[in-house]
Amino acid sequence: MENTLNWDLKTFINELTQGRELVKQLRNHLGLSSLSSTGELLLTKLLSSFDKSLLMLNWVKLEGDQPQLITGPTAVTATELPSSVSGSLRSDSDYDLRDKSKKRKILPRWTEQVRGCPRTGLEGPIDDGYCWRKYGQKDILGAKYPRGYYRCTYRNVQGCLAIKQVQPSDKDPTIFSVRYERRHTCIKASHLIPGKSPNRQNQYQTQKQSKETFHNFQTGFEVKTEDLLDTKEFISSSFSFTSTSPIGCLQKEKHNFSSLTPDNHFMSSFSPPIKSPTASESNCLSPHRMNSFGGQNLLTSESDLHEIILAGTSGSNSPILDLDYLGFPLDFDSHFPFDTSGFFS
DNA sequence: CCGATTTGACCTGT
DNA sequence: ACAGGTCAAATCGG
Repeated sequence: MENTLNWDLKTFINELTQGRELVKQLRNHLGLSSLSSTGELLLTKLLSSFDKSLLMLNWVKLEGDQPQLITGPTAVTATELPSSVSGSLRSDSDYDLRDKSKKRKILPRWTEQVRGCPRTGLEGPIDDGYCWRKYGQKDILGAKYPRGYYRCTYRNVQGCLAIKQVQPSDKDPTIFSVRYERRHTCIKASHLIPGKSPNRQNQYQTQKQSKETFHNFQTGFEVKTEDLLDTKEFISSSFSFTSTSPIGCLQKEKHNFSSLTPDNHFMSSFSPPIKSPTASESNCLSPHRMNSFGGQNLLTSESDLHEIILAGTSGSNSPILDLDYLGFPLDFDSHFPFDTSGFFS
């Protein structure tokens, strides 16, 4: 059964990969100079769609006991998963914390240490690419600062059950311990289509976000990613931003890791929130925000970073990691919540 | 007006 | 009983 599924998925991925390569070839064939901006945009979006689809499939099941994701911007270190979980990242639907008749199931959970910028302080550093809604705050015994509880804004709309807890460090309130639980299954469709008017909610969040992001980009930030299970493959990466440009022009500015297309933000749609806890703001992406560093957890060295930048700027204008870099795994977890709604519409 | 945040109350697990 | 987690009414703000 599972073998059949994997075979189908392999075929699926092969088709996607082939389609992606064909698009690249088409673009090379046509030549960038002969392409209108609309044509280039369409091709870029086409590439992005393939990449998105491929990236979504990047959850893997290891042969061994410890479930983890080998690579890909969706890489999440499934910390605190016991070996009894037989090598699978469970889907969110497997969990029902309110079902008292069952033992508490193990959630995909990981914790990160994130440093905000000094000026934002307790208000939190920059967003992490997701839309969070605060639903509670609690004083924690022995902790100097209260812990904030956030859930995905799209919880009701799309049933996305991702949550996070943000707690400032006792010693340095600009450093946050962010615990994430459950992966995002939400699709921010309106954000994936540049030019499409965001709904009211997104509008609100986008406006708010833009201001905050601008501020944060001005002040710079640093991210420290840690994993509870000491997964060494996820290094602590820091990015410095010194941009003073308006949000809409960020991609023109000089950044260490910049995105190249208007819809690059999709990366964060499928990557673990890895940059910040964002204490009190909603974190929706602006369609033109230079935002995503999805996949930074994957970097194992500075050269890797360069490789990714090159992958996004040379052979392809796609902002996404080159699939060669990703080293696509072809073994999948059948429990993976493969929600493709909104991607093939 | 509507969505986000705040915050006290309530629920749940230990 | 207590601490952590969640709910939901009140409040805020664009």
